[in-house]
Order: sequence, then structure tokens, then C-alpha cells
Amino acid sequence: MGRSPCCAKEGMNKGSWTAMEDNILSEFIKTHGEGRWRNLPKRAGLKRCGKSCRLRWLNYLRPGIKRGNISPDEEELIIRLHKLLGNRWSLIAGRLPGRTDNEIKNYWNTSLSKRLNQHNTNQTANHNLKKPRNDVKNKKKLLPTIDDVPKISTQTIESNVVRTKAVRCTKVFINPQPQQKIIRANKTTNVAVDQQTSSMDYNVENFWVDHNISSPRLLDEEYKMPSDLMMDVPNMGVFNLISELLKSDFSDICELSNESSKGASDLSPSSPEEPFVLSQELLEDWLGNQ
DNA sequence: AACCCGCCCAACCGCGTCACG
DNA sequence: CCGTGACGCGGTTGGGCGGGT
Repeated sequence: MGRSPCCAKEGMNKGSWTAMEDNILSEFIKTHGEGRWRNLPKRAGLKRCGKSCRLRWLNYLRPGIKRGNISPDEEELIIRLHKLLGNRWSLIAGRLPGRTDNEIKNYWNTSLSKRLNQHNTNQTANHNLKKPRNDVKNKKKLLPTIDDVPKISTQTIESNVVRTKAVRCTKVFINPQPQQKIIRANKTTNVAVDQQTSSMDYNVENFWVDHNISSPRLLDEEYKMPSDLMMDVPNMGVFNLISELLKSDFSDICELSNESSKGASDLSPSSPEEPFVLSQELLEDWLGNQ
């Protein structure tokens, strides 16, 4: 049989959190920091399992959480990232500051998937209708509509989604030669913190320059050295590269020119209607040059 | 006013993976 | 190398709420 459930202990509270519990948890984490979730309830005096505490903190109490009102920009980004990554909610959430994987998952399941399904159904129903002329005048819209959403079908997802592997990395890189300050995100909280850069950071910057990609505004600890990752995980180079791209600002990627970066430009649809896909050529190129 | 129904989203659960002894 | 504990992720559940009848 599998692992015994961590919350099987009798006397544990379940269900919705009370304001009192929220307060206790917040204060405790403010004082002692995140982590050691298993022991946290005991130490904080909460009748909750550690898992529940962690979830409550990450999805609700953590500072900087944005709630509700998914903007059209965020929505479009979610759709594009989902098309690329599939149900990798944590990765998608990582590209949306202040949003949690749970919120994005819920939003997708309750809102977007339905709308997209409906849209696809309509597309099928209108299959034989003449498409309206692509009027240049009407190309620029203030807000994206459902017609701007890339068409998603099971087939395209199956064929193009890259299943990256989210990995934990607790190793701390020593900083031998402090150079300049950059803003870097805390791995778990996404809160930007000032840190001294190292020669590794310099290499990372070179990586972005070499690939003609604007460097990410926020770099997670676990991704600050792409080449290290590729060495650590043989045959995972392409997945890590995609992860790197996802760490960068999406708008930057979309601004890449065709001439300057053929590979990266394949990631960037020239229009909202164009599916966000990795071309076979690009994948083969990456796989062949890992 | 009472009931029903559907939706939303916080929370739960199981499992895969990693770190460490 | 192996076992175990802990963490993190993604799928699922169910309570609360609002709208309709």
C-alpha cells in the first residue's frame, strides 16, 4: 500500500480556516520563516497537518498574493503557457507574479476550459462558413477577445506540450566574486530580494545575450545556471531551456526578431491567432545540440 | 420564503521526487 | 545503494454562495 496519509491523526481540524488560525500561522511564519511544515503545527500550536498549513500559507496568507480579477493579459498568458506546458500549474503560476498554481488551475478548470471548448465547438460549427476578410483596420483591438485565443485541441496539446520536470534544488551556490546587484526572486515566495551577483550571474547574463533574449527580471535560485542544469540532467537540455525561456519576461520573447534568433522566434507567434508551439525543427535542433 | 441547481474556489488527497542518514 | 521523511505538484472534492424557479 502507499504512504499513510499525513493528516490521519485524530483531533486535527479540517475544512475552512478560521481567522484565528490564519493569524497564528502568519505570525509563526513571520517569526520563524517557512519550511519544516511537518513540525510547524505542533510548534505553532495549530491543530492542522503540516500540509494544510503549507497550502494555506502559499495559496492565501503569503504576502503579495493577488486575488481575483484575472486581467486579459494574464488570461492570454495563461492560455499560451498552458498550450506550451499543459497542466503544469506551478510553472504557469511562476510566470504570473502574485498568482498561485491553485488559483490558475481553478480559473482554467472553471472558466477558460469551458470558454475554449465552447469556442472550438463554434469553430467546428462554422467550419463551412466563409471567413471574414482579415481587415487591417480591425486588427488592433483594445482587449483580447475569445477570438484572439489560440485554438486549443487535445491533439495540439498532445503533440506540442513539453512536459518539463519541476525539480527542487536546495544547494546554495557560494558567491566568490561579488560584482553588482540584481533583483532575484525568492524561490518559494516570489518576493524580489536584493542579492550580490556572482560570476555565475555573469554567465547567465551571457546566456541571455548569446541567445539574444532579454534577461529575466526575476531569476529563481534553482534556475540561475542553465548550463549546470543541463549537465546535471542529461537529455533534459531542451526542457531546461524551455524552462529558462519561461523564466524570462514573455513580452521580451515575443519581441524577438526572426533574423536575430531563429530558434527563439519559433516560440513567438506573430499573431494571437497563431498557436504557440515549438516547431519540430526547433525541437530537433535543440535535442541534437544538447 | 423555500427549494433547487450550478458555479466557484479553498482545501484535501495521493503520489512522485528529492535529500539525507 | 537503500530506506525514510519531507516537500511539492496536480487532480479531485465539497462547502458556500448566488441566481433562478
